[in-house]
Amino acid sequence: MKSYPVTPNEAATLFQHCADRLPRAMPASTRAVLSRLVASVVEFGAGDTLVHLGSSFNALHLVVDGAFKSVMLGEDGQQQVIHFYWPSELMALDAFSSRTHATDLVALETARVYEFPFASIESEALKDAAFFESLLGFVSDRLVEAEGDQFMLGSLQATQRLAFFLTTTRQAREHAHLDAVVIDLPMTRRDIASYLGLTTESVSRLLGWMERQAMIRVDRRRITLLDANRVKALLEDTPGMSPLTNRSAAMHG
Amino acid sequence: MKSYPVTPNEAATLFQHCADRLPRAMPASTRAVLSRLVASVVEFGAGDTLVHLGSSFNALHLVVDGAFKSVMLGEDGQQQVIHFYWPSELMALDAFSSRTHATDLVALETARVYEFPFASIESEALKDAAFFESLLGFVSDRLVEAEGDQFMLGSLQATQRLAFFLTTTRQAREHAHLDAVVIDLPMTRRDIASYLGLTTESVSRLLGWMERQAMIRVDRRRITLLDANRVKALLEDTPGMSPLTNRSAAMHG
DNA sequence: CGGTCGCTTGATAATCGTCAATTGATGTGG
DNA sequence: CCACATCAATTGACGATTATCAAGCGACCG
Repeated sequence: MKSYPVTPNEAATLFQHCADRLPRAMPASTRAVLSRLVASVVEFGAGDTLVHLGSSFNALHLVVDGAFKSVMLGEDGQQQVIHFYWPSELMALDAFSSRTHATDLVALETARVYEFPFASIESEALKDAAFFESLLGFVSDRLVEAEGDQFMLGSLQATQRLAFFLTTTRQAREHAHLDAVVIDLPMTRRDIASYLGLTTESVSRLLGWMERQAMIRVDRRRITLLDANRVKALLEDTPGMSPLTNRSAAMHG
Repeated sequence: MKSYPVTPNEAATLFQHCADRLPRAMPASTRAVLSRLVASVVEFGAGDTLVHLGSSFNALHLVVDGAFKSVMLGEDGQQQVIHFYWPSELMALDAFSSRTHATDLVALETARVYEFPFASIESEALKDAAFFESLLGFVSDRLVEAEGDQFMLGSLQATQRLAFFLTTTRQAREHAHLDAVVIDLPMTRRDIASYLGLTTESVSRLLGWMERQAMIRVDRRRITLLDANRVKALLEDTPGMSPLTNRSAAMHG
């Protein structure tokens, strides 16, 4: 992990680049304001970790390239993947909190982020009402996402959970202007399983089943969405017999 | 559901009462500032709903008396309880979000809330840095809670989930200055089960098991925490054989 | 007093996890 | 450059956890 402070000569191009990467949901003028607050650029190798105990973070992080996972560590050594971050998403929105908690941010592949110190963020927000509203909106958006994950974990079956993952991943990649059909996943099956509250074996079997249904193609970490609508439709279906039940291939007629 | 705008003559006492109810985490001066933004008092009967489609909410809601649940509705008619709100908690922190989503707030019993219009909240936050930080902190705190729920749903077994519920409920009631030993639950088993991603039957059996372990006493909706430490300890344990497995009573010696 | 609803308890079954073995990819040291 | 180790992923057989189905009981309400 290497951190580079922003130098005066690169500032102009960097700000422009940053403004382009900020979420579209933000008005252009506000993106311009935020861009000028970039204090440093940080580069990560796969597996590099940004630890985040209590509120030791002191900056927001915009993903520019690559992807991250946030991981919560249980008392017992259990790990739970909470969220995957794609380019143009902001990380550490939960670090405004005063209460202690433990989530790490781990780069899933070579990655680069821009850092915005909380101090400049806050002083700017006090001056600029539109910026302030955007900021509040981002934290609130992230909360809505987390509540959506709660719904997924509490109410959906394994098949639907994987459909949820594929669908939200597709959307995230669209927002990031990445290919939303041919998806080279940056995370392992284990990461996906942890996020979905399943095991790697279940994820593997469900991917195989979806491939047999001709909804997707699976080639190691490359997933091709052959019929994204049918994948999404799995979410609304009343689930029939679980694809994890063996006897699927036993029938022939 | 009845809504009363704040009238000039009651204002003084109401502001004081409100300041007392705001979370301790907030500095006293900030609580005083926020108190003056109360625009109305709303009273709910059990089952009354505050619907919350898209960002149609236009106010934060402080629970003064009673309790609420927030419920997310799936495409399919599925319901998932996302969170329980106790007195001195703020509701609708996710309504700053621009994106559409569907969570309802439902009163679990007779309840009363104070309303703070977003407009006054935001204009005040722009003037007062401490207030601004508190506000951001609340949304962020709520996000940390939601991530904790994700951990619970994704990584914990049924017994541990119920222990989690009892433990966090105890803490919430302490913050609300309610009895943290003898707990009269305002929600049904079905609500608890939905929140924990289980069925009512499982919740019922697990409560019975904990009672047989002399950790709690159960009398309909009244739960007495006989040994809160042992309940909490369930969270750190490597779970042995599930209490939901029948043959527990078969042993004697 | 009858009906509904919340809760409990038991018997059975489905989903998904565990255990185990195999393959292929990646990386390392000789 | 190849043997070797390691790890990710897949697949199969089996089993545990928890859901489902069913019945009964008590509380509350009209």
